[in-house]
Amino acid sequence: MRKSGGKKLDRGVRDGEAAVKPIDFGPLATWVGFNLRMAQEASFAAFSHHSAAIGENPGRFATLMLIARNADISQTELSAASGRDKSSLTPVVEDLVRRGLVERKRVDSDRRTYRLNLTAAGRKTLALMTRAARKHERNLDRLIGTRDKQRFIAILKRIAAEIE
Amino acid sequence: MRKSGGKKLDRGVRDGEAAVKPIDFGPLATWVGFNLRMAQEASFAAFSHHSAAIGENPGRFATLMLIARNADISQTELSAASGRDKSSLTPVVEDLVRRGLVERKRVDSDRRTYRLNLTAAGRKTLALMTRAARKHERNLDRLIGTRDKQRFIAILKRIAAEIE
DNA sequence: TATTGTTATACTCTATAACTATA
DNA sequence: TATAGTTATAGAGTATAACAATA
Repeated sequence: MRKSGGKKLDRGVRDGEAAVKPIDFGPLATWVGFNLRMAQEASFAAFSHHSAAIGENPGRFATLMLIARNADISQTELSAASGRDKSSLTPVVEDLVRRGLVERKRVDSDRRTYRLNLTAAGRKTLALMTRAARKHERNLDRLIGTRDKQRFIAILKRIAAEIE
Repeated sequence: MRKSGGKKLDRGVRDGEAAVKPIDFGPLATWVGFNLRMAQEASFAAFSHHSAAIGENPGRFATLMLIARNADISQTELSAASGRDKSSLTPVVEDLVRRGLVERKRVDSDRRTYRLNLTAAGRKTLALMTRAARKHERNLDRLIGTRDKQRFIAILKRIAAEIE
């Protein structure tokens, strides 16, 4: 029940703050889907900010991690693992190779495929991003609370795996 | 410590299923940020599917709801409410007006601004989307469980509001 | 015939900066 | 000078379809 002003928009409530008409979000405010999206956007933006400090794009993080943990992975396997079409991965891998973070080798037994691996520079970048991610995780942990964390993640995993 | 096959990729494990090399997600698997993103993508894709059945775009839903619940809202207010730049909203509003879902009126007291409101068709579409959203929410509820739901949403709201 | 990866192309969503018309 | 909304433009991320090389 927020009220604060007179008949006009409540301007100048506090010094220097822009006037903001209180917005009614209706049922959105209590829906999981909407709040999931808001939380994800905020979390992503925060991690984006941390990544930018390293000169990296947050979208590259999962790709680097998947290549690091799955030596000799092919582009098709990588695209399946990240749930994107292989054609979407072409420019991403190309960018990582161009910047010397990922190495691509033709496979002799099947000359259509590549094997992807991190270079030393790629491992370095991944380490930096991992450190940023851990810091971000600690921030999230504070908001979630240790008591609820495991259950919170379990629910997220259920949603990712089972929502139809 | 998952192992399952011989020397080659385990192909043909079950009839007709594509061979999938088990992927190691490393620390991603246990991080909130990553699981938040996966859950949000899955939830959004599911709602997208429901919206498509109505011939609508899920991205329009929040916009319609905000206009419905905040009569005479201006485009600048709407852009602030949805956390996007006003220039991003121009094509969205234009599309809604063109399709007869939203009505735009010039304001006499300040002829720079518009007042946005839903038309009857807009209200109809919003009602259809709301019904789809409720169904989607019921699916999410099943995965979350009544016991944890309030706490789950509270955490999402905290992340959206406070993550830095 | 089927698969791997690339190319051509297109669509959505977003932003910044410069603009117009009003204030 | 400042604000509301538009336009021009660009970039990221995604997809489908057609293709060349290889299997």
